[in-house]
Amino acid sequence: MTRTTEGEQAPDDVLVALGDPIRREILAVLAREGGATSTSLAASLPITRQAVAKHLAVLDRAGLVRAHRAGREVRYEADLQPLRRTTRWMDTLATQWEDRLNAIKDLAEGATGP
Amino acid sequence: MTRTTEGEQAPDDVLVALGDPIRREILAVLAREGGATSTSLAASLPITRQAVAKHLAVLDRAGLVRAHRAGREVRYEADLQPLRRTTRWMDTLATQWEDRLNAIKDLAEGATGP
DNA sequence: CCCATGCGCAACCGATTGGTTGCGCATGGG
DNA sequence: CCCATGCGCAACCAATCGGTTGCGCATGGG
Repeated sequence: MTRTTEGEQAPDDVLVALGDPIRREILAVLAREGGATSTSLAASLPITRQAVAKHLAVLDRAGLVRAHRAGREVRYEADLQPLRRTTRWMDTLATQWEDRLNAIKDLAEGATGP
Repeated sequence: MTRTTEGEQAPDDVLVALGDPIRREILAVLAREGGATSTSLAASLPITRQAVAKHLAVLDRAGLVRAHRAGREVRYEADLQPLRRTTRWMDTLATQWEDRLNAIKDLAEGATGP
């Protein structure tokens, strides 16, 4: 463990993947439609199929989508599990840090007198 | 509203800021120590003061730190409020998307017979 | 007072990112 | 069967990122 995360390792890939608005839009479409191909996604986005494919690769590395080959199509579906993990990680971290900051503030008040 | 976020706008800057491990480390130090300067941070990190300053600028744009000038030092403190907002945003989004995916799955099961 | 300390700005650098075009290959429907 | 469709790979491009070095300015403690 790294002392700053207390057992939960930071989900870099998910944060990076979610940092791009077009990747969030792709995830949104995948959730709304229940799945899509790079070609169909490119049709409703302002970028080419190849660019979409690269974004899908990023989302795949983050575990946020999974690809299923169906004939000559490759259908992508959203997997929200890493998102849930990241939410919990972030919540835990925020709480730890807040606790620490509150402890410091209490110490400061005690030192200068209430 | 953008239809995908339902009133909560996506905190791009926070996600991007949190996507970098060294920026998380800086936040961790700030929370642990209650504050620090770019110089003191650089002392405990494998990068130069100027590099730290750039990271602090990113964190500042995300609202995750605030700078206070004290004499010739500039002290940075962590502000976890945007982190909390982002956590809630992410949680809401995950729930919406999960609901949508479950609805789709239910429809599929209904169509092919239970 | 004056100099060490701390900061900001700017230029520069290599690597990565986000996008494009172009091409070749597989595959399944008319 | 064969060709339109869908995908993957590769090269290329500009812009951004993360980092460095170098310099100049303010400031406050000995």
